[in-house]
Amino acid sequence: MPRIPTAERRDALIQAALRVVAQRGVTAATTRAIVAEAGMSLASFHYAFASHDELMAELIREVVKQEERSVTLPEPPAGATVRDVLRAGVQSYLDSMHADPQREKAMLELTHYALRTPAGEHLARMQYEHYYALASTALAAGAEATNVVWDRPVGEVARILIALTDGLTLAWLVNRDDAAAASLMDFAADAVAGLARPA
Amino acid sequence: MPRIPTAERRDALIQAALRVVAQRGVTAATTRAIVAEAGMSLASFHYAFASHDELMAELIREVVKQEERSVTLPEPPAGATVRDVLRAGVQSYLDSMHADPQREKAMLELTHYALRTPAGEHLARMQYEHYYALASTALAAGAEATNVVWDRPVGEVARILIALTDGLTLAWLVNRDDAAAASLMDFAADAVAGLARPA
DNA sequence: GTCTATAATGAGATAGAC
DNA sequence: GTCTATCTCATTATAGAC
Repeated sequence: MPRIPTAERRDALIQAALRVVAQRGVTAATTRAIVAEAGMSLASFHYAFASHDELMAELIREVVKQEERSVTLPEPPAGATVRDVLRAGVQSYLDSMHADPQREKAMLELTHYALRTPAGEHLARMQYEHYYALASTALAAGAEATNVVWDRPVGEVARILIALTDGLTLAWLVNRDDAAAASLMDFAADAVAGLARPA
Repeated sequence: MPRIPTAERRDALIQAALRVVAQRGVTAATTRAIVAEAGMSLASFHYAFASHDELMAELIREVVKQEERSVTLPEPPAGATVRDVLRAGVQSYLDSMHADPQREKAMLELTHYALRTPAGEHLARMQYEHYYALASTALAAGAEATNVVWDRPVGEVARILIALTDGLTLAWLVNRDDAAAASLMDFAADAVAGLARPA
């Protein structure tokens, strides 16, 4: 192995850890499994990280940052209602989960993992603060584009939307039932659209 | 240790395992931790169970059965609307989570654990079928008591309600924010009540 | 800086005495 | 049937050669 800056090595190990968690779950994400996935030696790991715990904490932080980038805000077509925009938004979320189901499973597992570790509760909270912030931005843009206003603080609507997508995610991961998911998404779009008033 | 029928021993180990998972998470639920919690020897474990995996599978089945018993259906007061009944129902669910947060955390962790194990996907699906069945019963009774009918099959409403409670559960476990939970429950009650029509 | 080799610990499972 | 003692293997972490 050539010499690699420590920062890059840390990043490579975090990405490898994320792949292991996605493919085989948190319990399988041992140090050895991670270095094997990264094609590194065990010692290289401990040169970059003091411990397995340190990497897991970094992994959760990293995963939140990645989520930030992956959110797309499609420009709504002219004449679209806020209900249409919401429906399209959750659909695009489901599509992304369809494309990589293991990834969303990994995100949820990492949240639960964080909730079990001493310093992790704070990390999980930060993770959700990011989700709420992203949803708030999207909801504000959606309202703006469709000429409506939310009847309560947008952050509150965001929490509702995130709770709905969490429920949708878990239901789909368990049942893999696209028809049931569509029914849930219809409900979610209707219900959240019900929180909007004409501007 | 006195001689205990194998069935009782299995049960005691399963209950011990559930306590360990609730208190310290699935990753901490090693065979040794479980027998320590149960006050048994390691050998007794393997007399009752062929393997650690077998116990975990049994644990998930057991946990579903327990959930069945824990659901209470309060008689709605005269004059209550279906919205009131729904609001009271999710409130009583949150209250039970308040009383034992670790328990709900454990349920979700076990679902994710099941989703990672080969035969477990089926167990997770059964777990959710139970949830849906319980919710369906409660929703049918609630509609009956308040003189309304659901505008779609009750099983579909049940899936919506379960998705909402899953989202609520995760949000509360992460944030421990009762005010936010109340806002979510208000939304859930309003939105689901919107699926009912006068009988 | 990177590797191989090797502690040191904890895991699941089993043997064999009683 | 139940226990103690042990086996075997996987794990985290480190030592020491290069």
